[in-house]
Amino acid sequence: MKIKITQKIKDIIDSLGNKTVQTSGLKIYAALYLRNKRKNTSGYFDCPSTYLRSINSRYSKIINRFIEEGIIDYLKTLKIDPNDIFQTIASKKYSSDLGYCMKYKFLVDISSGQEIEVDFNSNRKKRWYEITANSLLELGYTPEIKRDSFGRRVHYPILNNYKEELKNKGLCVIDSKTSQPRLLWLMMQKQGIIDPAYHAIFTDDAIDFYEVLAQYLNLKDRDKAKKPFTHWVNGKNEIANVKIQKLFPIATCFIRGLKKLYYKDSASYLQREEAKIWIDDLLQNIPVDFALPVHDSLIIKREDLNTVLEYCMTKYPELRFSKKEL
DNA sequence: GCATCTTCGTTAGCGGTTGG
DNA sequence: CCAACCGCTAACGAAGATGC
Repeated sequence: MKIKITQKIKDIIDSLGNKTVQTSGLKIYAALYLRNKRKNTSGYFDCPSTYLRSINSRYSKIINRFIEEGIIDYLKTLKIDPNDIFQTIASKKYSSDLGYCMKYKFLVDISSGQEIEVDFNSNRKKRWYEITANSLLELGYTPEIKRDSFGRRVHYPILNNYKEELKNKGLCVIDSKTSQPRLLWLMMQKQGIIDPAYHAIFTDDAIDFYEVLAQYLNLKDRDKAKKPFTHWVNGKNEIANVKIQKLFPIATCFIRGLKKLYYKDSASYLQREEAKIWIDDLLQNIPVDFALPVHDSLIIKREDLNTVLEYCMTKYPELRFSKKEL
């Protein structure tokens, strides 16, 4: 990401601490710089703490320094001083209840200065990465591992043909049955939204979602029902899914709400939820040393099968896992 | 003289908690 | 929902030690 930085701000960042802290400082400045493009007429721009925190968990020290140095300021609201009711004090203006976050404003001109490139990605190696890399190496593949920004999924060269590549190597797959449809159901459950037909499928473990959908849509087999589902959830074309909409009217409304809420990111929402479970939790904390992630499943060694299956089931009792040999 | 390894103090990131 | 703080620990960076 290209940004501009004045010498004064660069000096402040350089004085924050060692090289690590300086890099973090630059990232936080870059985040503010980019947010500034959305400023209102008074110069204030929204900047939620969760966003800054996701960039650097110790952002507050950096922000405070910028404030001390007179680079930025935050939007204030006046309140009655509890110690002296005739006085007012300024406090940060944000409200979780009313749904508005912190607003900051630049007090100095940031339109000029040196143009630099800031990389928001941290190159900190996480355990999920190490396990994937080591597992690939053990199998004799180069660990070219990437994570996409759309659904935060993990990619590596043999991902698309692992079924052929890893055949008869003593490996197993643990996967989540009807992962995305189930996640959608769980999300609705959480918010207390019940679509009778949709709900009935997931409250009975004997019923398979794709099986039901395939029958209803007169499709050959359950695999053929996966496309209509993703179209229904992610697609823009409403007409193509009229039949599903009729079958699950309340769920359809819920999805429409999601699309409105997350704009163009709605399509990636379920993928991200999946990645959170499979990569950032299950793989990150897996009790074995060998594992490869495949979106909504994990490839593991046959001898680890029971350990990992037990681990997944205790961690996510609300999901349904299945196993098969490669 | 340069590259790599090891050591050690520091930091990031997480979860928990409090408070607005 | 958001801010701030605390404690914990794996992971990191800096710098010294070692190898070639």
